Amino acid sequence: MTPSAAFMDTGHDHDLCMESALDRASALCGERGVRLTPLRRRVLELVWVGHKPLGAYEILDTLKAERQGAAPPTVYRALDFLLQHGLVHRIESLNSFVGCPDPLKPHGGQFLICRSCGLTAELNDHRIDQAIRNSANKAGFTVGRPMIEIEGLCPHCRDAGEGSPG
Amino acid sequence: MTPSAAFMDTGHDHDLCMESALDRASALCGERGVRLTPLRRRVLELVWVGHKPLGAYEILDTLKAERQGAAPPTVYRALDFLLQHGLVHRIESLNSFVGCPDPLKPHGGQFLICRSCGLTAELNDHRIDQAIRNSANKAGFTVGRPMIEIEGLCPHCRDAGEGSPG
DNA sequence: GTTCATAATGTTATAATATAACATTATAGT
DNA sequence: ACTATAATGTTATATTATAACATTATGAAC
Repeated sequence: MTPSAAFMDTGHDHDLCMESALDRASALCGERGVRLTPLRRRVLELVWVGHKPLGAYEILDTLKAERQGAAPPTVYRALDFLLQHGLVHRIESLNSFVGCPDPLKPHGGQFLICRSCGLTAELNDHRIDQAIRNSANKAGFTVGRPMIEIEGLCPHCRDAGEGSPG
Repeated sequence: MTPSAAFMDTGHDHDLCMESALDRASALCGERGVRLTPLRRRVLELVWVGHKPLGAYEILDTLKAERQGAAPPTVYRALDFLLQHGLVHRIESLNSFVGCPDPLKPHGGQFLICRSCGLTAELNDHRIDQAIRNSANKAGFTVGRPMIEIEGLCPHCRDAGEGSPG
């Protein structure tokens, strides 16, 4: 799987996808000398259960069934760690979290978010980034983290005619 | 003031800026046959007090001093109306609201947000939009509203050396 | 392997943001 | 004035996130 493989059609082996994400996380933490504890690893796993952003309290619900006394700080602290190391992204428009397929270099995210099924794909298009930097620089603005969240319809939902259900 | 006049330096007449925003709002509502009630107008005014996004509860605090019994729904309903008509934007990364200088045609926002002073400018760069659409289309994704929130440093704070205070 | 400093997690409480549900009042059209 | 609808008032609560302090686990030094 390439990081930019958006909206995988047939043949997306998600078990493999998730396993490799966890392996990458483990390696990255090893290199950085930080600890991917069982709790952090489990939270990362839960985030990677799908390519659909998960809310902190959804994660918490699952954790509660597994550890006695799991509480909001349990999950928020794990998420903070994962965010810091680029292992997950926060989707601001959904107050939710999604796994990052390419945690090595820090980047603001470029996300395609399906309004119908919730499936979310991360882009990393240098030309979008470039267009943003050009425009920002013209305004004298120094770009830190560009955050791009594009609401719309994924190919499957579009083909299924999921215009604006209701 | 042009809509894309980001980070106005000297000579930004904000009273005029705000007044003209309110006039545009009034005209727009008139054309659309919807009512810019005193409450809605007041909330819009408060949002336009500065070019810095305002939280709903900040607005509420001010309203409370002016109307007895102002409560969260008071401000959220006014904001919903203003959002629907493109008169304000929601800044997702700040859970805050900012006036839209160009409410006529609906658009996802492109925002430059200064991490130091909070000043926020709206872009409307067609090339950013185009780059996004190109990239999204390649993934088979139908773009709805692109949301772009760029955290960084405005010219003033950059020149004042506000790197990462602390 | 004990001691110590630090990191991680547990635990309780609460802050900040947002909406639901129903009552009342204002407005526009008749 | 009457009525339908829109807008606002009011109370309660849901959702998301953090503060503050206690406890436990881990790794480094000895």
